[in-house]
Amino acid sequence: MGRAASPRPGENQAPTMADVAERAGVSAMTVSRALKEGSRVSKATREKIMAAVNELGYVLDQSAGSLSSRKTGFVAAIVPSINNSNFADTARGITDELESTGLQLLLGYTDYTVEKEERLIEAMLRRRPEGIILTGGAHTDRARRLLESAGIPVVETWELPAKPIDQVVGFSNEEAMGLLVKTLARKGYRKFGYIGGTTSRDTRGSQRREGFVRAIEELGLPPGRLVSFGVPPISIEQGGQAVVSMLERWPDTEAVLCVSDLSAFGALMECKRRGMRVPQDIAIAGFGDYEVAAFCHPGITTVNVDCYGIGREAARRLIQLIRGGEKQRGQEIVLTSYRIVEREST
Amino acid sequence: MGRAASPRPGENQAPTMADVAERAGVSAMTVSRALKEGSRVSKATREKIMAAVNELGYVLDQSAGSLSSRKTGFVAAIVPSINNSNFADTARGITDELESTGLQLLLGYTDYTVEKEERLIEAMLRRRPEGIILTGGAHTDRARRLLESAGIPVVETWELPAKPIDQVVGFSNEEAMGLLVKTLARKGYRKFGYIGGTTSRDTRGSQRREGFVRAIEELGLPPGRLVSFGVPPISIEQGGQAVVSMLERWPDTEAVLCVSDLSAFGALMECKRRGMRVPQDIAIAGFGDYEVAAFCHPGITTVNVDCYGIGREAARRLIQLIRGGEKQRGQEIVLTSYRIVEREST
DNA sequence: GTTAGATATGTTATCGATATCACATCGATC
DNA sequence: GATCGATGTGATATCGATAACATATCTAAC
Repeated sequence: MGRAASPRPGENQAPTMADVAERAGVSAMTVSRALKEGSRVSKATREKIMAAVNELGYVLDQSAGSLSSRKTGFVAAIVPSINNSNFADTARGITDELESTGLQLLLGYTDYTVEKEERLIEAMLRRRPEGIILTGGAHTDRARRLLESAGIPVVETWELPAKPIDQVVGFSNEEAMGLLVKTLARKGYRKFGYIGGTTSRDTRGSQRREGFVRAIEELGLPPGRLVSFGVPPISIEQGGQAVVSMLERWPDTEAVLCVSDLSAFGALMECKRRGMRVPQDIAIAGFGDYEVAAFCHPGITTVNVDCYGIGREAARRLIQLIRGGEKQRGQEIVLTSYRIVEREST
Repeated sequence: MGRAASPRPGENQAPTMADVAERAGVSAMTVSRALKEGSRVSKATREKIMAAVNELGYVLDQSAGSLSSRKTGFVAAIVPSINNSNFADTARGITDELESTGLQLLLGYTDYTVEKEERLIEAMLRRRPEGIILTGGAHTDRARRLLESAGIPVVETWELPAKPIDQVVGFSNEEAMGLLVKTLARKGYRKFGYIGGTTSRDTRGSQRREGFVRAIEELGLPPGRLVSFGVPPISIEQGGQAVVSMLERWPDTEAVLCVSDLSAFGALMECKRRGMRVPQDIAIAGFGDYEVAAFCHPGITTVNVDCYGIGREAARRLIQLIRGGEKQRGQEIVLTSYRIVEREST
């Protein structure tokens, strides 16, 4: 419209491939090929085209291209929050793995709710991503349906969903927390407390709590003391408040395990503020092996999870499936590693 | 193609708007209107269409739509790293502000290099975002040219660039660090040290260092002791190593200011590990007011920056300019607030 | 010197939506 | 009851690229 009205097309509009083609004295198709790696265009032609591209300041329009080629070059990833270094690491793993492929990441945050996840999934599917990476296995029914009918590979991460949609790259949060309990029990601790958020929105948090309770039972220890505090994800500050309420109610607690290192760090700092000795008066452990846990004083015992590796592996599988086309293998589950890191806090 | 070969179109392919239209007994145009807010479609028609949409599991294809409407619904944002809670907060501010507008965020990381920024900018412009948010004012020449000829609003954040491209939402890192020096000088500290990264890749870091040096000069204090350690962004661990080298070289340093709270935290923990009293033996301050600075023990004096607000304000300006269309006002600079937060570490 | 096969380039027809204009219908107003 | 404006819907052209096929040119082999 604005273009048609103007006497000299392309005067004020952004240049198109046709403008470049005209300037270089070739067809649009040749320009398209010159701008795409791996297609054969003679050196002389390519140089003419590149010159025209630079003179006009042309930038390829991928939305037009992907409509035609039916490949958008997008991959979608949905994490609970990016303001959490564990998930930020996963996001970075995904980005790093995608970098060389030309695929671009669409990133979204759920704020730990499945409703927001559903909305995000729909918003992303409107962009026709070629694959999608999710965190966890809890989704609304509609979200599942949308994903199933999207016809693209799906990778669920960070958990082992009971009913996987497609691919899985994760670990058992329950087992990991159980291993932490057993490791500490071996050191002689018997009266355990657990600090986590108040709701089950954070499914990984719930799984860790279950793992805690189950391990205590299996070991035949006195029942674990559970403190729920704050809406997940719980902060450093809430970790501090939670440990206070734990100690008020059960002053003889010997070891407190926290749903994440952030709450553990909050608990640790609060104990120190109150003049308690860690681990002599109380032992504290976290989950996630955040940088802060390694370098605070005393260092916090925790469960190291390969956050970055989860992202990379999830993206790698997605790329394989996208590139592989028809010969997509069936559902597959990749277990990622975790390990207990013992530090001075226990 | 595959479609044309199949006898019943739309059998295995994802349904298109035409399929929905056929099923609902209306034209594609009416479907398009029904799926777009604020266009007038009769209630009865809309219901028929929505039913067809649900039965077919149809999801709008925005790449096709944006080609036609010449609006992609994308906004691009480029930050140095998302594994840094300050920038993650800014990213969240942007997302939150965009949420109600239907605009979607394309997020990228530069890893603190202008070369990667340039590549990212080009990759994002291929998606034809309607606006773009950058961190800082340092860009390659080509990046500047690309941005200028893109014809979209640009917001530079987190600094006050000497030569702004378009809009700015930020603050003077130099001034902020200067204010921190002055605040501590008023408390009686005279022998100051500064810990930062080794290169100028992190322009905000360099500006803070300059602010430090200049404030010391202005106050007529003994020359500041500068320790450069590690490639920016420097980590908690590197902060610890840096403070060691600071103390070896200048054992009488009274107050150490760090380029960020993470390095300050590392320095603090290292000092405590060595049995030093903070702030009696040495005072430590950081920059950024990360959560860890507030809740560690002792709390770290720092400069609070409105990271989240920077994101929100940048996005708000962008939205105004996008929506405003032609009546775009000229370049504007929005100063965001910062303030010294004094805690026990000084 | 002819021909097969590789290489380089052009032509045409889409991809799936929306802008735009045209048209039909309806109620209100005089 | 004729006219006008508001409202709802459809037909058509198009957004800017690329797939697929066609064609031209070149190289090497005999």
